[in-house]
Amino acid sequence: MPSDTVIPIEIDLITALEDRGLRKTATRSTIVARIETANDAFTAEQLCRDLPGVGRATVYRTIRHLVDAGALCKLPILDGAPMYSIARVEHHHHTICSKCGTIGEFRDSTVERVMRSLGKEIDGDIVGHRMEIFITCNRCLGISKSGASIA
Amino acid sequence: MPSDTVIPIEIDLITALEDRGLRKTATRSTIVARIETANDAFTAEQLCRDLPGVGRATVYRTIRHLVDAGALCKLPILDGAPMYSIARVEHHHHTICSKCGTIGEFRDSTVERVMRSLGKEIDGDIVGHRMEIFITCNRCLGISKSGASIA
DNA sequence: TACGTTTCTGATACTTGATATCAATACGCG
DNA sequence: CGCGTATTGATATCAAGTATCAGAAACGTA
Repeated sequence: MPSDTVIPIEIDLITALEDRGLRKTATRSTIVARIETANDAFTAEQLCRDLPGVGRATVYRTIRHLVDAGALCKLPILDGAPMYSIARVEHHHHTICSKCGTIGEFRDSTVERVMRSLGKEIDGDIVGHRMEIFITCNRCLGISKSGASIA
Repeated sequence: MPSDTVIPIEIDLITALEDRGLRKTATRSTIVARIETANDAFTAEQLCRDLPGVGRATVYRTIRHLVDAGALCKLPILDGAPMYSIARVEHHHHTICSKCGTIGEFRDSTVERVMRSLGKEIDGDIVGHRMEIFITCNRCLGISKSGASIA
């Protein structure tokens, strides 16, 4: 039942930038449009490839701005270049398929509760946390265990 | 009471390499000695700097071998180059001071229990997990709140 | 111990991700 | 419209990490 708990809080990325005193430009709109239509996490290099008219420097700068604004979240990475996705939910964690690298999201209040109880054992003030669950996703399971319930 | 739960299982790193069919060489002994005397996590570049007689390629290769052998663990990173530390304990997580970047270790069975209960919500088979707690460490707290209980 | 095969080493060149520079351009307020 | 400031992007540069490959070292064997 609690499977579709991801609440898509649509953040207007351009607004997020403007709120930080940054100008609304054609280039930024292009980048942001590309990001907003992405369902999945992406790397900076992917954006560069998809937006050949836009300079690398600008892509990297814009991503940094969006992360600083809290509109993008820098995802855990298995290896290689960091990935980003729109920060749609208040606080969540990520699943990473160790076969195909696909990144998913989940939320669970238990994790947050554990964090609070952990406070006493930790040698300092907790300011945040991050959890990554490595999985073999259903699709990859379907591929290896040939004959499962995936198209 | 459960503060000193870190059990230092001394792993002989050279043995770990030999078990994988790799030769015992002077260079590897040098690298391993440096790693074994390190109390803290380190980066590949740090090793290169500390061992000027050893080639970069060899340092990087040896680290990879040790990680593959399970003798080193690749740590979560805040930003920049990945860090490594000796895999002393069976399973643990890391604290990262967001001021000074110092990495610490902790274990807590609650986290493992949560993982198990999380299984049903996750869209695949869980094969592992990783948790990072971002803190302001006591030392940094002592520096900012001048007059605290740290030397 | 000497030998030969195999592995290892490290200087170098290269790849890739990301940042710095800076002249030309675009924004947006008055 | 026109000006000051922010933005852009080609390019150079930086940094982490890998590929290459000739020479050196390990180690089983005799």
